[in-house]
Amino acid sequence: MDRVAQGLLDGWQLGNVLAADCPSRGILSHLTNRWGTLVMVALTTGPHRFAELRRKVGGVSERMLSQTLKDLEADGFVLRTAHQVVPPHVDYELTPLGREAAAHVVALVGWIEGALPEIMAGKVQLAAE
Amino acid sequence: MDRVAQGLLDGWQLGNVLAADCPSRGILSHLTNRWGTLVMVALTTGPHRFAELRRKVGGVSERMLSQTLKDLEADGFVLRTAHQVVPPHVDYELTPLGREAAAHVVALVGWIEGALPEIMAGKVQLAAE
DNA sequence: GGAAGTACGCACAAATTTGTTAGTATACCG
DNA sequence: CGGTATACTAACAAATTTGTGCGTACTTCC
Repeated sequence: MDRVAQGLLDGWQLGNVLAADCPSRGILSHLTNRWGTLVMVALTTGPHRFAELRRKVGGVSERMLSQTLKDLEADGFVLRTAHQVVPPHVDYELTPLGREAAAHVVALVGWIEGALPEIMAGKVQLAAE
Repeated sequence: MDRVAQGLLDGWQLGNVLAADCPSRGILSHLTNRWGTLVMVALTTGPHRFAELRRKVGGVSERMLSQTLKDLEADGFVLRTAHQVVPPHVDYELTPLGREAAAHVVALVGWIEGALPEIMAGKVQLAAE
């Protein structure tokens, strides 16, 4: 946990995200909506082309992928490079800012995967009650 | 970043979340949907009652809050304690597992708030192009 | 020569999420 | 005695997200 996160816990600027009209809400939603998170994770391993990303992230439609990438690009997390050739060739990669964001996202996702056995075990407990 | 997250980056179990049918997807969505994230953040400061939580998390409706809490409870992140009195009195708090999850969520949210100036600055850059 | 691949945008439909309203039993406050 | 608060749920409506073709302008592979 970094200084800012600690500050959050201490109450510093706490009202921020919890306030309905804070701009963080928008950024947060791009990073945490159905595909944003997965795309960030996928991009941590380096630049990817559109179709490559689509294959890697199981279940995204082309439409959702392009929309997600557009949002992440607008937030400055993803850099889009279009080589002017035909057929089209476009590369997507994380910006330095994007790599910072991705680190946190990956940490969360990684923790979930690691804790999955424990979480699932807890679920059967709850169900048995 | 913990060992599991690093393993993720190294490709260990990488197909997991990116696979459409991985159970992590469900857990992830509870932690990263519109209200789940905010509720986790709000609960890091200790136990809260329903109405208290509703006031703290700007914009949640009662329906969404109770649904969100139910999901988080089912995942084993939140403990619900109902005191059998009337009028009702119910307390919600993070479980140990929930505190681990919340730490990652808070780290992400905290980073966003801290990086907000930089993110917004980047946006005007992009818009000017 | 036909099929498939590329990186999307558009229009429309379906699915999912979210909000709104009303209702519960009772206690406390003025 | 009337209003407010508590912690919800069910029913229904609205909004938002997501998916599904279809088209593009060309190239490479078979």
